[in-house]
Formats: sequence, structure tokens, C-alpha cells
Amino acid sequence: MALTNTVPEPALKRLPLYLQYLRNLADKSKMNISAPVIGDDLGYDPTQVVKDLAYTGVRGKPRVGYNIYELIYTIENFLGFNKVNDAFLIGAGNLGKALLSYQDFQHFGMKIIAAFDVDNNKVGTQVNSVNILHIDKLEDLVKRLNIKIGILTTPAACAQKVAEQMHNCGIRGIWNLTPVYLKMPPEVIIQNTSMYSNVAVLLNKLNNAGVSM
Amino acid sequence: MALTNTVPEPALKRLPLYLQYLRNLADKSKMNISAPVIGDDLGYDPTQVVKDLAYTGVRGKPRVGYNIYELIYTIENFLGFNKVNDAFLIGAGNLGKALLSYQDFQHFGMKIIAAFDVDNNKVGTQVNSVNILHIDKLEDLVKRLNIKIGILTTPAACAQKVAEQMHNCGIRGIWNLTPVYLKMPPEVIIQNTSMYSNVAVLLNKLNNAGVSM
DNA sequence: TAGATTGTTAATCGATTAACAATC
DNA sequence: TAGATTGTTAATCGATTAACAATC
Repeated sequence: MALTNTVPEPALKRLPLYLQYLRNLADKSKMNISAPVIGDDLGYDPTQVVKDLAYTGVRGKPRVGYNIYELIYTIENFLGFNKVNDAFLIGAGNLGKALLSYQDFQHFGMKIIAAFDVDNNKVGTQVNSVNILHIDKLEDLVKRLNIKIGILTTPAACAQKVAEQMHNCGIRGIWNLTPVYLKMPPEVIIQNTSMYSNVAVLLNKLNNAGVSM
Repeated sequence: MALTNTVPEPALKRLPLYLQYLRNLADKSKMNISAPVIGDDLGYDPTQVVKDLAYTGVRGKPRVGYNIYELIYTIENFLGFNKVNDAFLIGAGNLGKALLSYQDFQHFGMKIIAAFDVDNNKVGTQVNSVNILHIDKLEDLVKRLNIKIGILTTPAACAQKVAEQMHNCGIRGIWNLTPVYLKMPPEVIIQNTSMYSNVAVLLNKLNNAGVSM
């Protein structure tokens, strides 16, 4: 269906935040919640909340709001969080280990089932019950387990090379947490997360707010 | 001057990526670089590169391009990366430790000079030569060292409470790496980084690309 | 019924892309 | 000079916000 094709990326990024919020709602006795309440709690415009939720196909009732459980269920399905996609993590440094210890990815559609590194001191160990294997085993395991998602947390210097390796093995989507731009053929889906961009925005906002630095 | 007030956030997020790219340019023998070359290497439209660079005030020469070192210098100054701002990190879990081990923040305007936690097993230890102190010492040290920036990497459950503590101490900007929306007075600058949003976007793109999952 | 909230269409706002003149 | 690239203005595209009708 065409529905999934047309969600604006900003809205898409907000949907997991709604989900997190709804799951953690303190008062579980309430059945319904309205867009203005959600907007107030999350800092969004109420009409934006209505629009965002409408993308998932959920319907609310005027004067009543949305059924909380239906909302959670619909968002989960819409985002594909009802299935858990297996992923490999490549680069078991500090950031890699941090992501390995994120138990919560399983509730957001993804599970890291193995990690890879070149460092023989790390190979053979575990983080959060996930084995760290030698990178030489990557290709065989990607193919045998039909893995589609790779998380790239290597040092910047080898990011491009490792990304190409991942692609050659059959990985289709790369979550790139290195600050390097990956040159890849268009069929590879890349999701970049740059820590430095966030630092830059924070510093800029502070400067504009007149915080002396 | 009004210049710094009017940079669009998407452009602001791209500027550190230009900087990273320029610093790591393989061929250091070249003096100049043109917007089309940068755009090709980073996957941006060439006119967008021209516009982004123009925000910093740097001037290029038609047919020649930009002087690489002038470009680096101008972007660094524009983003405030010429000064290094001291920051405290609160929550020395896995993600916190990962950020502590990021040597590179120093080249992007920020340095984490101490970390805080409630866990007595962590207190007294070091990560990357940064001391982990008990959270009880936060207020005194924020005031004595005049710290303006706090990095929040606690568990979600205590994020709001700790953020309020940070604000009360005098911290003006919070980089929030928890998935929790922080309810704060408007004078506190919040920069949210949600790992889950990135996972959602990646899964969505893969689904739209027809990758079976 | 009255009124709060949804749902939808229109208007606004902002960023990207295109067009083209200026210039080295 | 010729032509590539910058710089700037205009057009397009997309997301947010506003307005208002529908409805529970």
C-alpha cells in the first residue's frame, strides 16, 4: 500500500518518541488520550500530533481522543516494530559496546545478534550475552543467517572499507555511526547518525541564547 | 552580528561534516577545493554546498574554489570549535563511557572533563583519564568550574529528575541522549539525540526499498 | 445540547533546487 | 578569451501551522 511511502522523515522520527511515551504512561488506568495532552507532554503542536498519528492509519474519536492500547499497537505495526529484525554490529569499541548493551532495541524493531571486530583481545568475549566474533566470519554468517542490517561503529579510518565488505556480503541497510560519508551504490540504504552534528547544534543554540563561552 | 542567528538547522548539522571531510582530505598538496567536488564526495547538491559555506562568511573564487585551510579555519570559528567548552557527563553507563572515550569531541568544540554517577562501584574509577565522581558533588563542581553544558546519559527512569538537578546547579545546555522528553523551562537549551528514531528511519527505508523483513 | 477534539483543507513558513549573472 | 565556478535571486518542494467543519 502507498501509505508507508509517504511519511515525512521528521514525522517518522517522532513516531518512536510517541511510542516510548505511550508505553511509559504513568497512569495505566486511563483508556484514552488526546492529541493536545500528548503534544503538551512531548512539546509538540497538537495539530501536528493529530497529523503524525494519522499517518499510521489510527482513528481517534472527537472529544474522546485515541485508545492508548490501540495507538501503541498501530504505531508498532506501522513502524514494523512488531517484528524484530536481526542485525550485526561491526566494530566492538566503546560505542559498539554501548549499543550492544541497549536492551531496548528489541522493543524498537531490531536485535543485535552478533558483533564483529579485528581485535583478537575482543574476539571470543561477550557483551550483554552477544558474542564478539572475528570479522573474517562476517560473510559466512551474513549469508547463513540472511542478515540485512549492519551497524557500523568502527574507527573512521576503516569505515568505508568495512562498509563495502558489508555490502558485498549481502547487507542491505547500514546504520552508520561513524562521522564518515560512505560512498555506496544507491541500492544500499544508509542511515547516518553524527554525534558531532548534535554538538554543533547545541553549541550554536547556546551561543545564540547569549551563554558566554 | 545577525549572521549566526539565521543558519538553518539542517545546514548547521552539515557544517561539522564538511569540517571532518576537509580535515581528512587525503591530498594535502592541493590548496583549493570547489563546491562540486565537495558535493560529489559528500553526496550533496553543489549549490547546497555553496549556500552552506556562505553561511560561515567564507568567500570562494570563481573557477578556483575555496582555499582549504581558510575554509577549515572559517568553519571552526563559525561553529565555535576554536574554543573548547568544558562539559560534564551524568550517567556513566555504557553509552556514557562510550562518549567519554570519544577523543574527538575536543576537535568539535567540547571536552568532557568529569563524569558523575550514583553507582559506588563506578565512583572513583576513570574512563579515558576522566574521573567518575559521585553525583552529590555535581552542584559544587558545576558552580566552581562554571560549567554550562551537561550530557545526560542516565537510565530513562531518572532522566527528568537528573535534568532538573542539572538546571538547578546552573547548567544551561543539556545534550539529552535518553529517549525521554525533558520538561524544562524555556531558558534551558535541550538537544535531543534519539537512537530509536534512527532505527525507525532505517527500517522504514528498508521496507520501502522492498527488503523483505 | 454544548463543547472539546478529531480530521481535513488552506495558508504559511522554511529549505532545497534551479536559473543565471558575475567573475576569475 | 573561454569556460568553470561562485554568488544571488527566483522557483519549487515539503513540512508545519492555522482555520474550520464534522462529530462524538
